[in-house]
Amino acid sequence: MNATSKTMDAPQQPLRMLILDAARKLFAEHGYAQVSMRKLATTIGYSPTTIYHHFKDKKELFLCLTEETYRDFLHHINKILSSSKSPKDALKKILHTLVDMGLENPSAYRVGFMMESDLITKGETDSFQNNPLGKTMYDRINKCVKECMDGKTASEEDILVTSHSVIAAAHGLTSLLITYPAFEWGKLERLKKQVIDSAVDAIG
Amino acid sequence: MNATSKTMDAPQQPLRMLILDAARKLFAEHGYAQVSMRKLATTIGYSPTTIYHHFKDKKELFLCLTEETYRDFLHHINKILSSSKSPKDALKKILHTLVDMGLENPSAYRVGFMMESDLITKGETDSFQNNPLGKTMYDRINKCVKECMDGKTASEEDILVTSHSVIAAAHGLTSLLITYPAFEWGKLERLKKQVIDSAVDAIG
DNA sequence: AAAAGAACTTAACACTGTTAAATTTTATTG
DNA sequence: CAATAAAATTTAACAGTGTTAAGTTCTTTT
Repeated sequence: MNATSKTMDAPQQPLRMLILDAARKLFAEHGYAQVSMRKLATTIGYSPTTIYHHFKDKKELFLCLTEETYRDFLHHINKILSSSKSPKDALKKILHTLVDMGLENPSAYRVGFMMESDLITKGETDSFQNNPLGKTMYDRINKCVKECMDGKTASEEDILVTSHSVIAAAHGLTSLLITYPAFEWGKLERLKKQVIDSAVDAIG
Repeated sequence: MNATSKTMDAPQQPLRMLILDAARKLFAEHGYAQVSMRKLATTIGYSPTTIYHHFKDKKELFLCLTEETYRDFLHHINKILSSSKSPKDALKKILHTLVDMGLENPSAYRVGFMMESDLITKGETDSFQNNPLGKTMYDRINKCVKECMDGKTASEEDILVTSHSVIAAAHGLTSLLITYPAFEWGKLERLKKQVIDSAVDAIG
C-alpha cells in the first residue's frame, strides 16, 4: 500500500476541495466581489492565510471554478454531438444548453463568459481562449457550424463569422436574462427558441 | 441680477461637473472597480469626502454616468427614427449604433447593460428598467419592431418576444466584443451585419 | 467686525486582498 | 520514547478600500 492512499475513497486534497466547495456555493449565492477571503475562511473554519497555501490568490481560486464550468459545458456538448441526427439539430441543442446552464448557475456563467470587472486586466485574457477546455468547447461549436454549412461554398472566414454570430445570439440572450432576472422577458422557452432558430436557420 | 448667476456661462455646479468629468474618464480607462474614491479625489485635487457632498456613494456617481449613456443612445435612436425610409432599415441602424457605442465606450456599456458585480443587488434593479431614459429607449425599439411586423398578425407578446430576440442578438455581439477585445472575431463590419441581419430578417 | 452658512478636510471605522514570520501540529527518525 | 525534521496553520501586519462624524477654514451676509 503506497503512501498516497490511506483509504479507498479519500479525496486527493480534502482541504482544497473544502475551499472550492465553499467558494462555489458562496460565489454563486452572493457574487464574486461580495465574498471576501476572510468570509470564505470563516465559513470553512480556517484562517484566511490557509487558502493562500492552496490558491495563489482570489482570482486563481475563481478561475478554478470557471474551469469546472467549462468542463461541465463541454461534457454536455459532447453528449449532444454524439446523439443528434443532424448538425443543425445538434447546434440548436448546444445553444439551448448554453442558455440553460447560464440560468442554472449565473455566477459561474458570469465568470466564464462575462468576466467580472476585477478580473479584467489589460492584455491578459485568461478566459475560454487561454483555457484548453474553453478552446475545445469553441472548436466543437465551430466544427458543428461547419457541418451545417456543408452544402454551401464557404471559406474559413465565412464559417467563423457564422459561428460567432450564432454564439453572439445565444450569449446575448443568456447575459440579458442573467443581468435582468426580474424583467418580464416573456415566455422563456418561446424566446429561447426564437433567438436560437433565427440565428441557426439564417445559416440556410 | 439674481443671486444664482454671477456670469453668463458659469456652470450650475462646477465641482459636480468636475467630478463627473474625471470619473467618466477614469472609469472608461481603468474600469469601475479599479478606480477608488481616493484616487478620483486626488486627480481632481480635493479630499475624498468632498465627493460625498455631491454624490451619495460611488454607486450613485456611476449611475449618473450611466444616465448619460442612455441619454446619448436615445439621442442616436431619435435621429435614426426620423431619417429612415423603412422601420426595418431603422431597426438595423439602431442595432448597429448599439454595437458601435458599446465599442466606443466599453466601460459605459458595461455599466449600462452588463452591470458590474458591485452594483448587482438582490431585488434592486436600477438599470435601464427603472430609468426613464432607459425605458424610453426600450419603448422606441419595441415600437420600431412592431412597425416591422405590421403586415403580419402578431399579438403583443409576439412583438415583445421578437423585440427581445433582436436586442439579444445585438447585445450578445457587443458584450462579446467588449469582454474579449483581443480575440480574433473576424472582420467587424461583416460580423455586425450578419448578426443584425439574421435577427432582423427573421422577422419576415 | 460679528455672525451665519457653505465648502472642505481631518481622522477614524470597519472592511478588503495579501504576505512574512511565528507557531502549532504531525510525521519521521535515532 | 525523545529528538528532530517537515508540514499545516495562525498571528500580526501592510497597504489599500468605501464611508462618515466631527472639526476646520473660507465666504457671504448682516
